[in-house]
Amino acid sequence: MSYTIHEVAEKMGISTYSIRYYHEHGMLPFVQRDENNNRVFEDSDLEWLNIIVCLRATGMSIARIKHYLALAQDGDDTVPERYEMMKEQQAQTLQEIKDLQQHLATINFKVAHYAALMENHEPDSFIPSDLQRKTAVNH
Amino acid sequence: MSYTIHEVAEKMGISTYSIRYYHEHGMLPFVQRDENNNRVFEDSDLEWLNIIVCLRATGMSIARIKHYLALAQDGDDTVPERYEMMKEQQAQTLQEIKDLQQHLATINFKVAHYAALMENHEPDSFIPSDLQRKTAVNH
DNA sequence: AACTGACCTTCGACTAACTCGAAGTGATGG
DNA sequence: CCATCACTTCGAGTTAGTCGAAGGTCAGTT
Repeated sequence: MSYTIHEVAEKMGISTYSIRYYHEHGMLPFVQRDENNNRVFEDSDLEWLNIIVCLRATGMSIARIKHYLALAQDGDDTVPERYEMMKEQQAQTLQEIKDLQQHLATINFKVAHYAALMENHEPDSFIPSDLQRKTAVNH
Repeated sequence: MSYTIHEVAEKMGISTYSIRYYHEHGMLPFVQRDENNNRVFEDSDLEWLNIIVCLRATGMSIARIKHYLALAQDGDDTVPERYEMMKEQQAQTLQEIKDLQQHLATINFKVAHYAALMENHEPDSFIPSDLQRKTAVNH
C-alpha cells in the first residue's frame, strides 16, 4: 500500500511541511518518487515516521533522531546504544508527564478560582492575590 | 524579600536569558531596577513568573500569555475571559498528557524490545521489523 | 591607585524546527 | 485548450529562546 504526502500528513496528524522537512533532512531515507517526482510513501515509511513523531513529541531533537536512525541502519552492534537512548527518552518522558501534571494542578486551581469569582460575584482581588495560591495541591 | 535574576532563574528552573526575554517583552511589568540598573525581583514578581512558566510549559504562546496578563490588569470585567482561557489550557494540557502517555507506551515497547535482543543475543531484525510493533498497548 | 573577579547590563547575531507563499510541473476533465 | 488539482522546490519568515561580546559597578587585594 502506498500513500501521498497529504494522506500521510492526515494519518500521522502532522503537516505536509513537517514531512517534507523530515525528508529533506534525511530522516525518511527510503521514501521513493513517482514518475512526476512526487513522494511515494510505503507502510514501512509510515513506521519510520511514526517513530520520528513519537520521539519528536517526547522532546528528542532532530539531530538525535538522525543519530538514532543511523544506528538502526548500522546493524546489531548498535543495539546497546539504541537501548540507552530509549531508556533516556523513557525517563525524560516520565518526568515531563509529572511536570505537566503539576502544572495542570496550578491551572485547575485557577479555573476553580475564576469559577468561584463568577459564581459569587465577588470582586476579583488585584493582581498579587489573584496569583497568590500558585502551589495549590490538587489531585 | 527581593532577588537577583540568577536567584530567580535558580528558583524557577529557567535560564536568566528566558527571564530577560520575558521582561523585555513586557511580561514582568512590575520588576524594579536598583541604583546600578540591575533587575530587582520581589515575591509578587515571582508569582507572576510562576504563572508564566506554567502557561509556557503547557504550551501557551507568548502572545496569548501577554493577552492573559493584560486581562488580569484590566480588572474584574475580564474574569469570564480569563476563565475561558484557563479552561482551554486545562483541556489542552489533559490532552497533551494523554498523548505523552501514548508515546511513552511506544517507547516502553522499544526499551523492552532492545532489552530482549541484548538478553537473548538474537540478531536484530532489519529496519522494517525493528519498527514493526509501533502501536503496542502498554498501560 | 590600580587590578581582579563577580555580577549585572544591553545589543545584536544565531539557532531549532518548523511554517508559509510564490512560482512551476504534470495529469485529469469539461 | 484551459482550468484545476496535487504535487514540487526554493527562499523567506516566525517563535522562543540562547549566546557571546563589550561594558558598568562594586568589593576585596596587592
